[in-house]
Amino acid sequence: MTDTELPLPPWRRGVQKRTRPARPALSQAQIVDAGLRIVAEEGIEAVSMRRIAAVFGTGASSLYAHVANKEELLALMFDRICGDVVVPTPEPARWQEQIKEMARSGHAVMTRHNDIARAALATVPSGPNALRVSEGMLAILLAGGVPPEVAAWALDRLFLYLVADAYESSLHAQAAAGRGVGEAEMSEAFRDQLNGYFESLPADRFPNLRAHARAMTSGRQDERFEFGLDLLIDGVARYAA
Amino acid sequence: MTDTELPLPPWRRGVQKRTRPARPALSQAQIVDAGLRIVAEEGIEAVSMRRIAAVFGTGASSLYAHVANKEELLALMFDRICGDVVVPTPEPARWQEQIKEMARSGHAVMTRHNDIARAALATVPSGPNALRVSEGMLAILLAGGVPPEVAAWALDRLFLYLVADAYESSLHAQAAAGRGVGEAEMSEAFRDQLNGYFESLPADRFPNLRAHARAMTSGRQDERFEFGLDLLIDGVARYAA
DNA sequence: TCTACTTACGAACACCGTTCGCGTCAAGTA
DNA sequence: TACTTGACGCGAACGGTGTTCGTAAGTAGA
Repeated sequence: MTDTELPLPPWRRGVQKRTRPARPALSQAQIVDAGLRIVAEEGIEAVSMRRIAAVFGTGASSLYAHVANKEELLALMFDRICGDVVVPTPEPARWQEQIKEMARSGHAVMTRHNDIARAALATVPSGPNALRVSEGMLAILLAGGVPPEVAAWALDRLFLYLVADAYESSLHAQAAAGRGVGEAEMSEAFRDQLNGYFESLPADRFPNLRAHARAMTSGRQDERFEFGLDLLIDGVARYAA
Repeated sequence: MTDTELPLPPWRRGVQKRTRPARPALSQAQIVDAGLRIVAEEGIEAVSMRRIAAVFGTGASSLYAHVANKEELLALMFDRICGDVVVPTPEPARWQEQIKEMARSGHAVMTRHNDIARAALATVPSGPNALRVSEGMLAILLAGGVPPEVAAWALDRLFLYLVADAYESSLHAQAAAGRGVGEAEMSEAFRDQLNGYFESLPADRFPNLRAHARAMTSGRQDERFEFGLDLLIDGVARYAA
């Protein structure tokens, strides 16, 4: 939650500070909070300037004094939740586990906020909190003996994987909620449906999908996430000193 | 491009076929083509029902006779381009290289169609062509001696990685095009900018990002894709017989 | 020729992001 | 204390979006 002044990324113009605030009824922080509440409750699609403004009983145009545009607002929202990611101090001996912990923490933070991950896919995360997370992961990788060039790229790939899976997960969760059903039962029902579909495929053209329908649909989302995480980190570990 | 009748996935209602077509001026195939042309030229954001209908000199409502809604249309568009992915016949000895070839082919197909990957992130790919790709990849993995449970999950993770990276790549390409600049020069300019930003960070809080700014921003997008692909497939290979 | 049925499509509904211009009100100055 | 200034608040409007509905139109079969 530490976000003392950092230099603004040069490709984001931000909103020029007024010299004197007239009436501080609205603030950027409040707007970001309201946006996060909406995204958590109704999903990223429900986040609109009008919807947020309605929370404060005003019109959409009032927000543009505190936020350049919607894209920047989404970036601010994403950076805010990055503040919730736990960043441990590096312990070289267990760097792999630490990286996994951070990945899980980041994943959890994102899924807790519904499908906000989509906002992260559309941006280069460069806010203060996102940088804190990047710095932390990089430190762990380097402490583990991973060469800097490899660590930098691994960071990039891990982030991509993290965000993509979080987004996919949130879509599944949303589909469940849309049917007014808990996620566990939902994935159960959907699994059966998908399973039946695979097994109904013509055997001549889809022998393998048919034969291994069970395997294709097995496992929970978080188990699959962990599986992919293992693949990536095992791969990175091969480069470690 | 083979798409003889498959059973419709049970969770997609589709549009119920009329018994007799009156005047076949419009067809689903034409609509999908028009959508693909627009997405390739102007990006997924530009794809709207009205925009597609305008190609045929009609209104948006005319499309709903051939397509259930926009979501289905996007899914159909994605499946169409899956038909362009090259699916080799398995050669067990070089299964890793074959998987990479398919991944590269899929990645190329998606980036060639701009940011259509976003449509794939929002759906479980289940069209005939997507299934053909899945079947092909699964066949290669199994031929390479990867256990079915691992192969099925690896397929899932590879697909996620593929699509996510293609989406990210397209966004970068789009940012370049938006500035009326070739992608190569753009990434060059952006790299310098990002590099400068990392180096301008306060050294006390971001020592590693600062010290390794060069590594953080090095490499082309396709090189990073390849790097992540290697990580994943090396990981999978550890499970192979 | 008449009827039944399916498609085409304009209009409308309820949204969206963003801009513009006007009214308001707090702070600085005389 | 009175006046001036200027940033903020915000209603209205612009040009979009996905989707639905009712109706017009046109073809196939009787």
